[in-house]
Amino acid sequence: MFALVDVNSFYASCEKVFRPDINGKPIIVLSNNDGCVIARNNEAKRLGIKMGHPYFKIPLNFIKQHDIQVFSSNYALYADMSNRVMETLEMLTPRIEVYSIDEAFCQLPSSMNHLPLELQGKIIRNTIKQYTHLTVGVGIAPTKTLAKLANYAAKKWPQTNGVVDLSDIRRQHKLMTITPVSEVWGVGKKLHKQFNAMNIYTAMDLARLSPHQIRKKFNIIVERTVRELNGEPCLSLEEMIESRKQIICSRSFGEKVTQFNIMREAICNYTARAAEKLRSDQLYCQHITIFIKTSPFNKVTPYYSNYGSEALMPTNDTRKLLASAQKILSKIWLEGEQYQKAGVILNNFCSNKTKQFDMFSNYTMQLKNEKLMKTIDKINNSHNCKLFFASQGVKGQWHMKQQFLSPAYTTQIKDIANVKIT
DNA sequence: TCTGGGGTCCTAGGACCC
DNA sequence: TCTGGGGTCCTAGGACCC
Repeated sequence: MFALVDVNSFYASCEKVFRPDINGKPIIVLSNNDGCVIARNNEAKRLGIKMGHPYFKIPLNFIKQHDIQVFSSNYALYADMSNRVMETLEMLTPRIEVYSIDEAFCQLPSSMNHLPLELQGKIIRNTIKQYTHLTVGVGIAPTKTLAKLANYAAKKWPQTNGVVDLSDIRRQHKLMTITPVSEVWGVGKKLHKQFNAMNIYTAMDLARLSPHQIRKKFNIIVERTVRELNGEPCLSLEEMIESRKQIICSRSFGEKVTQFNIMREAICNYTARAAEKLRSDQLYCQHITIFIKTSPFNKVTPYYSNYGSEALMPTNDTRKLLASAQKILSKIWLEGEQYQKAGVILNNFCSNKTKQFDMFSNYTMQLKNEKLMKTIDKINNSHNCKLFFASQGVKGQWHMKQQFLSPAYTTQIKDIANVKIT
């Protein structure tokens, strides 16, 4: 059996943990650059605020009238709260796969074998509530796809008290019959449309199809989904954290960028950040891509988007990546555009063990360079003063908007909440 | 005025190998 | 007249996820 544990309205709930004064009020969390709504608590959902809705389209008087609490996303806080949830799960269950920032697949412990599955779910739910003040939903089923469905049911129907045991095949069928196919894990916008055209409306309709025919018409992913809905496990618990395959660092700008020098600073900052991530994972990359784009929503000027990439000798040296990034940028830059977003992608990774050295460069020099990067990282990780490269600039005119940022309650000493005892 | 960021997997097509 | 077969690796693009 798989148990899928997922925190309810994760970002919005994290904000609430340290703000008991906003209990019962609608809460929304905005994406980077305060662009879209990416999390809402139930009170905000009830007001009809949709996921992904642009923040500027919500009238100010509507926000005031309902006393909506607005937050910029605070990833330092969410990442730390996520760790607390995962640590609690690790303590409770023998095997866990951290699937995203707010959810994990778990194997239920044999020590709880004698208890009904639903009760096991309740124990997990109550313990996490006690340890982190966050409320989770628990879905239990023989496959991951069904566990996801059970979790959906646990959230959708309050009378389940946040735990659904879907081990029984009749219950599986009953739930699938009343669940829209678009709620199935792996069914996105495009598939939903195609399914509807084939008269597939519920999860049950999808489950009834033959996997072979589905494979022919779609692909192996959809085939697996169909098999999993029928209780045949195709996806296993992946406990090992695989090393990642790409690093993306990109941002929308607070204000449109029109000058090459400002764009160059932004790109250099993203590149430096990506290089830091690369080194912290002890990886080397052999490919770099830079992209820039104007706003796709601007109806007046035509949309411009371009990218360029370059193959590299394996490297994680910020200076080499900065040089490539700037070279590519000057090739794809088009003067006169109002740029809204830019980013850097690193991929084609290899490890220190399989890395190919550059035949034409000096080996001892390379070792020296590695040492230099290590030293820079060490200083930046342990001191308040930051070392950075000149090309990153100092003005930061390209910075994103974060108007409603909450304190880093759990990761900054200066931000720790004060408690008054009266 | 204003519309997120960071990932994975699969497939097709091209270059290349023997 | 007639021009193979079986692979791998890489990249780009499209779908999906949270």
